[in-house]
Amino acid sequence: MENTGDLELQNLINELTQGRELAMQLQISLNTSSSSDKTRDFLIQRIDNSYEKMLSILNNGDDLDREFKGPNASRKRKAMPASTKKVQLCPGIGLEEQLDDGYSWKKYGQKDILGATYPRGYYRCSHGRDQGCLATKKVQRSDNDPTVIEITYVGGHTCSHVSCSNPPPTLPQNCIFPDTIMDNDVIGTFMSTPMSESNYFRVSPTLMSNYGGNHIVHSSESQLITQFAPSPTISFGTNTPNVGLDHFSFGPSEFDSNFSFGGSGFFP
DNA sequence: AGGATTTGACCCGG
DNA sequence: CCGGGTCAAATCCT
Repeated sequence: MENTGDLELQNLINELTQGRELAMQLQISLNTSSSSDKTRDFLIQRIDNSYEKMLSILNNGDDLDREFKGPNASRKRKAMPASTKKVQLCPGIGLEEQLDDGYSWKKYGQKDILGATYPRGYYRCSHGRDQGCLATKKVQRSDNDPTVIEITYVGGHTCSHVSCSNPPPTLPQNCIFPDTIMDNDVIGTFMSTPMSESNYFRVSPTLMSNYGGNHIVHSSESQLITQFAPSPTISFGTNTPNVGLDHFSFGPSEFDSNFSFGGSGFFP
C-alpha cells in the first residue's frame, strides 16, 4: 500500500499547508483594525477544521492498510476512529454549501435509526473505487435541534486532497477569505443566526468554493434533504418560495439552477 | 446511455 | 435476535 501512504502523506501536507495559510490570514486579520470579529471567528473555525482533518488522517493511518477489502470483507465496518461535527444550518445559505466539507461524496445508503427521528445517510468518498479511499461519513439530523446536522467522519481520505482528482497544492494568498467576502451579506445573515456553541461548524458558500479549487463537490449532498422530509416544522427565512419542499425552505437567493430540492420519491 | 440515488435485503457484531 | 452498516438492483436524472 505504498500509494495509500503517499496519498495520505500528501493529504496531510496539504492540510498543514492550508492550516498555515489560515493562521497567517488570522495574524493579518488581528493586525488589521478594519477586520471584523466575524472574519477572525471564521478563520479560527477553519483552522480548527484543518486540525481535525489532520488528526483524523493520523489516527486512521494504521487502519487503512488493514481495512482494504478482500473477498471476505465484512459488510459491517470494524470500529474505526471517528470524529463528529455538528453543522448548524443557517438561513440564506444553500444546504449543499453548508454541508460541503471539500470532498466529493457518494451516497450508498440510508437507514432509519432506532430512537432517532430522522434517518441516517451513509456516504463514501466518490473516489473510493479509483483510489481505494476508505473515507465514509454518516449524516444525521439532530433529534434535539432539527437545524443541526451531525456528521460523523469515519476513516481518513487517502485520495488526493479535497478534490481528489484535482488537488490544489496550495491556496493563493488572496484566495482565502478576504474581508470583502467575509463581511458581505451572506455572512451577515449567516452570523446573525443564534449560535452559542463554539463547536458548531460554520461554512460559507463563497468561501467553500475557494477551498480546494473549483467545484469540488458534485456530491449528492443535496440528497440530504431527504432526511428533512419527515419534519413538518423547519422553516428558514421569510417569504421564501418553497423550492420543491413543502415545509423546509431557505432563502431563495442562495439556490441556483444547480441545486434543486425535492428529490424524487420522497414527497408523495 | 451513463452516472447518481433510492430502497429493500443481507450481513455481522453485540 | 436486534439493529447498524453495506450491498446491489431498480429507478431517477441529466
